Amino acid sequence: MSSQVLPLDAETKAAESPEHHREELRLWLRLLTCSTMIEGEIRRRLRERFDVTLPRFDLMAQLDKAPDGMTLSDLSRRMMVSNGNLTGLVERLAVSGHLDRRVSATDRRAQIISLTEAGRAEFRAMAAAHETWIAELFGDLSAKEQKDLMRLLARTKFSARNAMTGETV
Amino acid sequence: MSSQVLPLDAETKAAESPEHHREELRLWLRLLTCSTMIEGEIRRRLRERFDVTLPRFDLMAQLDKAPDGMTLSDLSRRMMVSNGNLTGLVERLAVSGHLDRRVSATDRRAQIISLTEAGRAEFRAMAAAHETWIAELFGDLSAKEQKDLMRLLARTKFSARNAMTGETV
DNA sequence: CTGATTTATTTTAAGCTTAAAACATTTTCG
DNA sequence: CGAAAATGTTTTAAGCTTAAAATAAATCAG
Repeated sequence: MSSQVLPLDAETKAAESPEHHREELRLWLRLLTCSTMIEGEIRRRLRERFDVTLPRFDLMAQLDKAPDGMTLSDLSRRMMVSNGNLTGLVERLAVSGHLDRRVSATDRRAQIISLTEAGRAEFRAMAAAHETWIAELFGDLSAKEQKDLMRLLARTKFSARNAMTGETV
Repeated sequence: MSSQVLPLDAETKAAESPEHHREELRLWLRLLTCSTMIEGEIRRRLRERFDVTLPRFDLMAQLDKAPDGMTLSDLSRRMMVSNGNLTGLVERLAVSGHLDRRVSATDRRAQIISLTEAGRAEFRAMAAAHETWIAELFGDLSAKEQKDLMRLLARTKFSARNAMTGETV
Protein backbone atom coordinates (compact mmCIF):
# COMPACT_ATOMS: atom_id res chain seq x y z
CA MET A 1 0.00 0.00 0.00
CA SER A 2 2.62 2.52 -1.13
CA SER A 3 6.16 2.50 0.29
CA GLN A 4 8.98 0.81 -1.62
CA VAL A 5 8.55 -1.69 -4.42
CA LEU A 6 11.70 -3.65 -3.65
CA PRO A 7 10.94 -7.36 -3.92
CA LEU A 8 10.10 -8.63 -0.47
CA ASP A 9 9.81 -12.39 -0.28
CA ALA A 10 6.89 -14.00 1.49
CA GLU A 11 9.10 -14.72 4.48
CA THR A 12 9.76 -11.06 5.06
CA LYS A 13 6.12 -10.19 4.59
CA ALA A 14 5.04 -12.85 7.04
CA ALA A 15 7.41 -11.38 9.61
CA GLU A 16 5.03 -8.43 9.75
CA SER A 17 7.60 -5.69 9.94
CA PRO A 18 6.16 -2.85 12.03
CA GLU A 19 5.16 -0.76 8.96
CA HIS A 20 4.95 2.65 10.52
CA HIS A 21 2.31 5.13 9.55
CA ARG A 22 3.37 8.07 11.62
CA GLU A 23 2.41 10.60 9.00
CA GLU A 24 -1.19 9.47 8.90
CA LEU A 25 -1.22 9.55 12.68
CA ARG A 26 0.10 13.10 12.74
CA LEU A 27 -2.48 14.08 10.17
CA TRP A 28 -5.28 12.62 12.26
CA LEU A 29 -4.07 14.32 15.43
CA ARG A 30 -3.93 17.65 13.66
CA LEU A 31 -7.42 17.20 12.25
CA LEU A 32 -8.65 16.34 15.71
CA THR A 33 -6.93 19.34 17.24
CA CYS A 34 -8.55 21.74 14.78
CA SER A 35 -11.92 20.22 15.34
CA THR A 36 -11.60 20.23 19.13
CA MET A 37 -10.31 23.79 19.28
CA ILE A 38 -13.05 25.23 17.11
CA GLU A 39 -15.79 23.17 18.69
CA GLY A 40 -14.67 24.24 22.14
CA GLU A 41 -14.68 27.89 21.20
CA ILE A 42 -18.14 27.66 19.63
CA ARG A 43 -19.41 25.81 22.68
CA ARG A 44 -18.04 28.51 24.94
CA ARG A 45 -19.53 31.36 22.93
CA LEU A 46 -22.95 29.71 22.62
CA ARG A 47 -23.08 29.30 26.36
CA GLU A 48 -21.79 32.77 27.06
CA ARG A 49 -23.98 34.74 24.66
CA PHE A 50 -27.08 32.56 24.34
CA ASP A 51 -26.95 30.29 27.35
CA VAL A 52 -27.41 27.25 25.13
CA THR A 53 -25.40 24.05 24.86
CA LEU A 54 -23.80 22.95 21.60
CA PRO A 55 -25.83 19.71 21.34
CA ARG A 56 -29.05 21.71 21.60
CA PHE A 57 -27.85 24.12 18.96
CA ASP A 58 -26.93 21.24 16.68
CA LEU A 59 -30.31 19.62 17.14
CA MET A 60 -32.13 22.85 16.37
CA ALA A 61 -29.91 23.35 13.31
CA GLN A 62 -31.07 20.04 11.89
CA LEU A 63 -34.69 20.85 12.54
CA ASP A 64 -34.41 24.29 11.01
CA LYS A 65 -33.48 22.63 7.73
CA ALA A 66 -36.58 20.42 7.86
CA PRO A 67 -39.68 22.63 8.08
CA ASP A 68 -41.94 19.57 8.16
CA GLY A 69 -40.01 17.97 10.99
CA MET A 70 -37.99 14.79 11.30
CA THR A 71 -38.16 11.57 13.25
CA LEU A 72 -35.70 10.72 15.99
CA SER A 73 -34.07 8.15 13.73
CA ASP A 74 -33.52 10.71 11.00
CA LEU A 75 -31.98 13.06 13.54
CA SER A 76 -29.84 10.27 14.94
CA ARG A 77 -28.42 9.45 11.52
CA ARG A 78 -27.84 13.05 10.52
CA MET A 79 -26.24 14.08 13.76
CA MET A 80 -24.22 10.89 14.11
CA VAL A 81 -25.22 10.39 17.73
CA SER A 82 -26.97 7.46 19.39
CA ASN A 83 -30.70 7.11 19.47
CA GLY A 84 -30.87 7.10 23.22
CA ASN A 85 -28.95 10.32 23.33
CA LEU A 86 -31.61 12.08 21.29
CA THR A 87 -34.44 10.90 23.51
CA GLY A 88 -33.09 12.99 26.37
CA LEU A 89 -32.02 15.93 24.25
CA VAL A 90 -35.42 16.18 22.59
CA GLU A 91 -37.18 15.76 25.91
CA ARG A 92 -35.35 18.73 27.42
CA LEU A 93 -35.91 20.98 24.42
CA ALA A 94 -39.59 20.03 24.32
CA VAL A 95 -39.99 20.95 27.98
CA SER A 96 -38.37 24.33 27.37
CA GLY A 97 -40.82 24.98 24.53
CA HIS A 98 -38.31 24.96 21.70
CA LEU A 99 -39.82 22.04 19.85
CA ASP A 100 -42.93 20.01 19.29
CA ARG A 101 -43.48 16.27 19.11
CA ARG A 102 -46.37 14.64 17.34
CA VAL A 103 -46.96 11.00 16.53
CA SER A 104 -46.52 10.15 12.87
CA ALA A 105 -49.78 9.67 11.01
CA THR A 106 -48.38 6.69 9.16
CA ASP A 107 -46.27 4.97 11.80
CA ARG A 108 -47.39 4.88 15.37
CA ARG A 109 -43.90 4.06 16.61
CA ALA A 110 -42.41 7.25 15.21
CA GLN A 111 -42.61 10.83 16.38
CA ILE A 112 -42.20 13.83 14.16
CA ILE A 113 -40.07 16.47 15.86
CA SER A 114 -40.20 20.08 14.70
CA LEU A 115 -39.24 23.53 15.92
CA THR A 116 -41.90 25.70 17.52
CA GLU A 117 -42.14 29.26 16.27
CA ALA A 118 -40.32 30.45 19.37
CA GLY A 119 -37.67 27.80 18.89
CA ARG A 120 -37.15 28.75 15.29
CA ALA A 121 -36.84 32.46 16.07
CA GLU A 122 -34.33 31.77 18.81
CA PHE A 123 -32.35 29.46 16.57
CA ARG A 124 -32.19 31.95 13.71
CA ALA A 125 -30.66 34.57 15.97
CA MET A 126 -28.06 32.12 17.23
CA ALA A 127 -27.33 30.83 13.75
CA ALA A 128 -26.50 34.29 12.48
CA ALA A 129 -23.93 34.81 15.24
CA HIS A 130 -22.63 31.29 14.76
CA GLU A 131 -22.01 31.87 11.06
CA THR A 132 -20.05 35.00 11.85
CA TRP A 133 -17.95 33.20 14.44
CA ILE A 134 -17.07 30.43 12.04
CA ALA A 135 -16.10 32.92 9.34
CA GLU A 136 -13.90 34.62 11.90
CA LEU A 137 -12.24 31.38 13.00
CA PHE A 138 -11.43 30.44 9.42
CA GLY A 139 -10.66 34.06 8.56
CA ASP A 140 -6.96 33.65 7.83
CA LEU A 141 -7.54 31.14 5.03
CA SER A 142 -7.65 32.50 1.51
CA ALA A 143 -10.52 31.61 -0.79
CA LYS A 144 -8.25 29.14 -2.56
CA GLU A 145 -7.12 27.56 0.67
CA GLN A 146 -10.71 27.14 1.73
CA LYS A 147 -11.57 25.52 -1.57
CA ASP A 148 -8.59 23.16 -1.40
CA LEU A 149 -9.32 22.22 2.18
CA MET A 150 -12.94 21.56 1.27
CA ARG A 151 -11.87 19.19 -1.48
CA LEU A 152 -9.34 17.35 0.67
CA LEU A 153 -11.86 16.90 3.44
CA ALA A 154 -14.31 15.47 0.93
CA ARG A 155 -11.61 13.02 -0.07
CA THR A 156 -10.97 12.22 3.59
CA LYS A 157 -14.64 11.59 4.25
CA PHE A 158 -14.77 9.30 1.25
CA SER A 159 -11.64 7.47 2.36
CA ALA A 160 -12.91 6.94 5.89
CA ARG A 161 -16.35 5.85 4.72
CA ASN A 162 -14.62 3.41 2.43
CA ALA A 163 -12.52 1.91 5.19
CA MET A 164 -15.56 1.60 7.46
CA THR A 165 -17.85 -0.19 5.06
CA GLY A 166 -16.37 -3.56 4.34
CA GLU A 167 -13.05 -4.01 2.62
CA THR A 168 -9.99 -4.05 4.82
CA VAL A 169 -8.11 -2.76 1.77
CA MET B 1 -11.75 40.86 5.46
CA SER B 2 -11.57 39.79 1.79
CA SER B 3 -14.63 40.28 -0.49
CA GLN B 4 -14.92 43.28 -2.75
CA VAL B 5 -13.14 46.56 -2.37
CA LEU B 6 -15.89 48.71 -3.84
CA PRO B 7 -16.28 51.85 -1.76
CA LEU B 8 -19.08 51.27 0.71
CA ASP B 9 -20.08 54.38 2.58
CA ALA B 10 -20.46 54.34 6.33
CA GLU B 11 -24.22 54.32 5.98
CA THR B 12 -24.18 51.04 4.12
CA LYS B 13 -21.75 49.55 6.59
CA ALA B 14 -23.88 50.62 9.51
CA ALA B 15 -26.89 48.91 7.91
CA GLU B 16 -25.15 45.63 8.69
CA SER B 17 -26.05 43.81 5.54
CA PRO B 18 -26.33 40.09 6.35
CA GLU B 19 -22.87 39.24 4.93
CA HIS B 20 -23.21 35.55 4.37
CA HIS B 21 -20.39 33.19 5.03
CA ARG B 22 -21.97 29.96 3.90
CA GLU B 23 -18.76 28.60 2.46
CA GLU B 24 -16.91 28.82 5.74
CA LEU B 25 -19.88 27.20 7.42
CA ARG B 26 -19.86 24.34 4.94
CA LEU B 27 -16.15 23.95 5.44
CA TRP B 28 -16.58 23.73 9.19
CA LEU B 29 -19.39 21.20 8.94
CA ARG B 30 -17.30 19.04 6.67
CA LEU B 31 -14.32 19.22 9.01
CA LEU B 32 -16.57 18.27 11.88
CA THR B 33 -18.09 15.39 9.94
CA CYS B 34 -14.67 13.92 9.16
CA SER B 35 -13.57 14.26 12.72
CA THR B 36 -16.77 12.77 14.15
CA MET B 37 -16.80 9.86 11.71
CA ILE B 38 -13.22 8.86 12.34
CA GLU B 39 -13.41 9.39 16.07
CA GLY B 40 -16.56 7.28 16.27
CA GLU B 41 -14.96 4.44 14.35
CA ILE B 42 -11.84 4.52 16.51
CA ARG B 43 -13.96 4.59 19.64
CA ARG B 44 -15.92 1.60 18.42
CA ARG B 45 -12.82 -0.44 17.56
CA LEU B 46 -11.04 0.37 20.82
CA ARG B 47 -14.04 -0.84 22.74
CA GLU B 48 -14.53 -3.91 20.61
CA ARG B 49 -10.95 -5.14 20.49
CA PHE B 50 -9.45 -3.79 23.70
CA ASP B 51 -12.45 -3.00 25.87
CA VAL B 52 -11.12 0.49 26.50
CA THR B 53 -12.74 3.90 26.10
CA LEU B 54 -11.31 6.58 23.84
CA PRO B 55 -10.70 9.09 26.67
CA ARG B 56 -8.65 6.49 28.53
CA PHE B 57 -6.66 5.71 25.41
CA ASP B 58 -6.01 9.41 24.85
CA LEU B 59 -4.85 9.87 28.41
CA MET B 60 -2.48 6.93 28.19
CA ALA B 61 -1.17 8.24 24.86
CA GLN B 62 -0.14 11.49 26.51
CA LEU B 63 1.54 9.68 29.37
CA ASP B 64 3.39 7.33 27.04
CA LYS B 65 5.09 10.35 25.53
CA ALA B 66 6.23 11.55 28.95
CA PRO B 67 8.29 8.83 30.64
CA ASP B 68 8.80 10.99 33.72
CA GLY B 69 5.10 11.66 34.08
CA MET B 70 3.01 14.79 33.93
CA THR B 71 0.82 16.82 36.25
CA LEU B 72 -2.94 16.99 35.86
CA SER B 73 -2.62 20.56 34.61
CA ASP B 74 -0.17 19.54 31.92
CA LEU B 75 -2.52 16.79 30.85
CA SER B 76 -5.46 19.14 30.90
CA ARG B 77 -3.74 21.60 28.58
CA ARG B 78 -2.44 18.96 26.20
CA MET B 79 -5.68 17.08 25.94
CA MET B 80 -7.82 20.21 25.83
CA VAL B 81 -10.26 18.95 28.41
CA SER B 82 -11.30 20.44 31.73
CA ASN B 83 -9.33 19.88 34.88
CA GLY B 84 -12.23 18.31 36.70
CA ASN B 85 -12.66 15.84 33.89
CA LEU B 86 -9.15 14.55 34.39
CA THR B 87 -9.59 14.03 38.10
CA GLY B 88 -12.15 11.31 37.44
CA LEU B 89 -10.39 9.82 34.44
CA VAL B 90 -7.10 9.52 36.31
CA GLU B 91 -8.85 8.12 39.36
CA ARG B 92 -10.43 5.29 37.35
CA LEU B 93 -7.20 4.41 35.55
CA ALA B 94 -5.27 4.46 38.81
CA VAL B 95 -7.76 2.05 40.38
CA SER B 96 -7.41 -0.32 37.43
CA GLY B 97 -3.64 -0.28 37.85
CA HIS B 98 -2.80 1.47 34.61
CA LEU B 99 -1.14 4.47 36.19
CA ASP B 100 0.60 5.80 39.27
CA ARG B 101 0.18 9.04 41.14
CA ARG B 102 2.86 10.57 43.33
CA VAL B 103 3.01 13.98 44.93
CA SER B 104 5.48 16.34 43.31
CA ALA B 105 8.70 16.78 45.27
CA THR B 106 8.75 20.50 44.57
CA ASP B 107 5.07 21.42 44.75
CA ARG B 108 2.84 19.78 47.28
CA ARG B 109 -0.29 20.82 45.38
CA ALA B 110 0.68 18.88 42.28
CA GLN B 111 0.66 15.19 41.49
CA ILE B 112 2.87 13.51 38.93
CA ILE B 113 0.92 10.97 36.91
CA SER B 114 2.73 8.23 35.02
CA LEU B 115 2.01 4.89 33.37
CA THR B 116 2.70 1.72 35.31
CA GLU B 117 4.66 -0.97 33.48
CA ALA B 118 1.44 -2.89 32.92
CA GLY B 119 -0.27 0.26 31.69
CA ARG B 120 2.53 1.00 29.29
CA ALA B 121 2.57 -2.51 27.86
CA GLU B 122 -1.18 -2.45 27.36
CA PHE B 123 -1.02 0.95 25.74
CA ARG B 124 1.73 -0.04 23.31
CA ALA B 125 -0.34 -2.94 22.02
CA MET B 126 -3.35 -0.70 21.52
CA ALA B 127 -1.28 2.04 19.92
CA ALA B 128 0.05 -0.30 17.26
CA ALA B 129 -3.46 -1.32 16.23
CA HIS B 130 -4.60 2.29 16.44
CA GLU B 131 -1.90 3.44 14.07
CA THR B 132 -2.91 0.79 11.56
CA TRP B 133 -6.56 1.79 11.78
CA ILE B 134 -5.75 5.44 11.16
CA ALA B 135 -3.59 4.56 8.16
CA GLU B 136 -6.47 2.52 6.83
CA LEU B 137 -9.01 5.30 7.35
CA PHE B 138 -6.82 7.80 5.49
CA GLY B 139 -5.75 5.14 3.01
CA ASP B 140 -7.34 6.63 -0.09
CA LEU B 141 -5.37 9.86 0.18
CA SER B 142 -2.19 10.09 -1.87
CA ALA B 143 1.04 11.19 -0.22
CA LYS B 144 0.62 14.60 -1.80
CA GLU B 145 -2.95 14.93 -0.64
CA GLN B 146 -1.86 14.05 2.87
CA LYS B 147 0.88 16.63 2.76
CA ASP B 148 -1.46 19.32 1.43
CA LEU B 149 -4.12 18.51 4.01
CA MET B 150 -1.51 18.65 6.74
CA ARG B 151 -0.45 22.11 5.64
CA LEU B 152 -4.00 23.43 5.34
CA LEU B 153 -4.90 22.11 8.78
CA ALA B 154 -1.85 23.84 10.20
CA ARG B 155 -3.13 27.05 8.62
CA THR B 156 -6.58 26.39 10.05
CA LYS B 157 -5.19 25.82 13.52
CA PHE B 158 -3.24 29.05 13.25
CA SER B 159 -6.30 30.92 12.01
CA ALA B 160 -8.52 29.65 14.79
CA ARG B 161 -5.90 30.31 17.45
CA ASN B 162 -5.61 33.80 16.08
CA ALA B 163 -9.33 34.46 16.24
CA MET B 164 -9.51 33.12 19.79
CA THR B 165 -6.73 35.17 21.30
CA GLY B 166 -7.77 38.75 21.22
CA GLU B 167 -8.52 40.66 18.02
CA THR B 168 -12.05 40.41 16.70
CA VAL B 169 -10.44 41.24 13.31
C1' DC C 1 7.12 38.61 56.72
C1' DT C 2 2.31 39.11 55.32
C1' DG C 3 -1.58 39.90 52.60
C1' DA C 4 -3.00 39.41 47.71
C1' DT C 5 -2.76 36.89 43.69
C1' DT C 6 -1.89 32.98 41.07
C1' DT C 7 -1.70 28.13 40.26
C1' DA C 8 -3.04 23.01 41.04
C1' DT C 9 -6.55 20.24 42.08
C1' DT C 10 -11.12 18.54 43.69
C1' DT C 11 -15.96 18.86 44.27
C1' DT C 12 -20.57 19.67 42.72
C1' DA C 13 -24.53 19.82 39.82
C1' DA C 14 -26.17 19.35 35.51
C1' DG C 15 -26.15 17.58 31.24
C1' DC C 16 -24.19 14.71 27.43
C1' DT C 17 -22.99 10.18 25.50
C1' DT C 18 -22.72 5.49 24.57
C1' DA C 19 -23.83 0.44 24.28
C1' DA C 20 -26.94 -2.86 25.22
C1' DA C 21 -31.30 -4.51 26.42
C1' DA C 22 -36.18 -3.93 26.30
C1' DC C 23 -40.34 -2.66 24.16
C1' DA C 24 -43.59 -1.38 20.37
C1' DT C 25 -45.02 -1.35 15.79
C1' DT C 26 -44.50 -2.34 11.01
C1' DT C 27 -42.93 -5.02 7.21
C1' DT C 28 -41.66 -9.23 4.98
C1' DC C 29 -42.59 -13.53 3.26
C1' DG C 30 -43.72 -18.44 3.54
C1' DC D 1 -52.84 -15.02 7.78
C1' DG D 2 -49.02 -15.38 11.10
C1' DA D 3 -44.28 -15.98 12.46
C1' DA D 4 -39.91 -13.75 11.86
C1' DA D 5 -37.24 -9.95 10.82
C1' DA D 6 -36.73 -5.14 10.65
C1' DT D 7 -37.44 -0.54 12.32
C1' DG D 8 -38.40 3.31 15.82
C1' DT D 9 -37.94 4.54 20.34
C1' DT D 10 -37.01 4.35 25.35
C1' DT D 11 -34.67 2.67 29.31
C1' DT D 12 -30.66 1.50 31.95
C1' DA D 13 -26.08 1.66 33.74
C1' DA D 14 -21.83 3.48 33.32
C1' DG D 15 -18.86 6.79 32.15
C1' DC D 16 -17.59 11.36 30.10
C1' DT D 17 -17.76 16.43 30.18
C1' DT D 18 -18.28 20.99 31.48
C1' DA D 19 -18.60 25.31 34.30
C1' DA D 20 -18.38 27.12 38.56
C1' DA D 21 -17.30 27.11 43.26
C1' DA D 22 -14.28 25.49 46.85
C1' DT D 23 -9.84 24.20 48.78
C1' DA D 24 -4.91 24.19 49.20
C1' DA D 25 -0.31 25.56 48.34
C1' DA D 26 3.06 28.53 46.10
C1' DT D 27 4.50 33.02 44.55
C1' DC D 28 4.57 37.97 44.48
C1' DA D 29 4.61 42.80 46.24
C1' DG D 30 5.30 45.88 49.48
